[in-house]
Amino acid sequence: MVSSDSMRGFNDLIILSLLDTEDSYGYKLSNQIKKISKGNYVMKETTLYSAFNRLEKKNWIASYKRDETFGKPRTYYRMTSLGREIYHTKKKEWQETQLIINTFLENPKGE
Amino acid sequence: MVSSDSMRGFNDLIILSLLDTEDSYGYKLSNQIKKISKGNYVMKETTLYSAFNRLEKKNWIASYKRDETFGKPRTYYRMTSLGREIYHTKKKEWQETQLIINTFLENPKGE
DNA sequence: ACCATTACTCCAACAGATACAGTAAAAGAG
DNA sequence: CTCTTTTACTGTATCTGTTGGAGTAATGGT
Repeated sequence: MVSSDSMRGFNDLIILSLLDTEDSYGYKLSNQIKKISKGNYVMKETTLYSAFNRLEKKNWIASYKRDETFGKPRTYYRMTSLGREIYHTKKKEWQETQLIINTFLENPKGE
Repeated sequence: MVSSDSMRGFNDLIILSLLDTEDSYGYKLSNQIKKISKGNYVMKETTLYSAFNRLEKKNWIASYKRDETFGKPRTYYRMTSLGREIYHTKKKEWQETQLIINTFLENPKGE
């Protein structure tokens, strides 16, 4: 299990990575995150839904309602084109973050 | 340049990694972080010094004053044995964090 | 004598995460 | 056909770590 402190900076990246594949909604994403991380990361519901609101305000994602033939009506989210750009930027930043932190761990003196 | 949002969860890890090599103090660590990250990450002074206080309260590090033969007197920090344990735990957690996030980026469906 | 660098401290504000509580429709179990 | 569980959320108050901005003061260099 990783702490939410470790993941904090990357919740947006995770959400965008999942919405890159297909439009989705809170409950489903929540379960996907659990499954994909093999139970090692659980994004709290309040974290997830507040992230949706935050990202929608920034216009990285957009919501729409869809009445299902079965199940409760859900609020779906899709990535916007701006969101797609941000997603690519954030992926690159993640690569850089890894490099930086690994440098500290492997070669603390920077030599 | 990486954003502080990305690094937020790992400031403690970075500080501990540097103190693992040798005792140090704020101003020096700050410059080391800049140098080691090749200018791609700058930890703000207020972030660094408040981290020192936080980690000292948790007993992960301990401070002592040392009068220098030259330069201003500084507050040095050393890692405690508890800090060393935490450091190892956090290193492992970092490895796990990398695995999890890379899974989302490489294989979003989790198949 | 003056300015840059070194080495900090303090405080108010902010953003994102969390705990905790609550709502309500739909599906499944007896 | 009722009861429980699952699905799908919302609201609010609080916490933690980071930030911006200001300020202090000793030391080193020109």
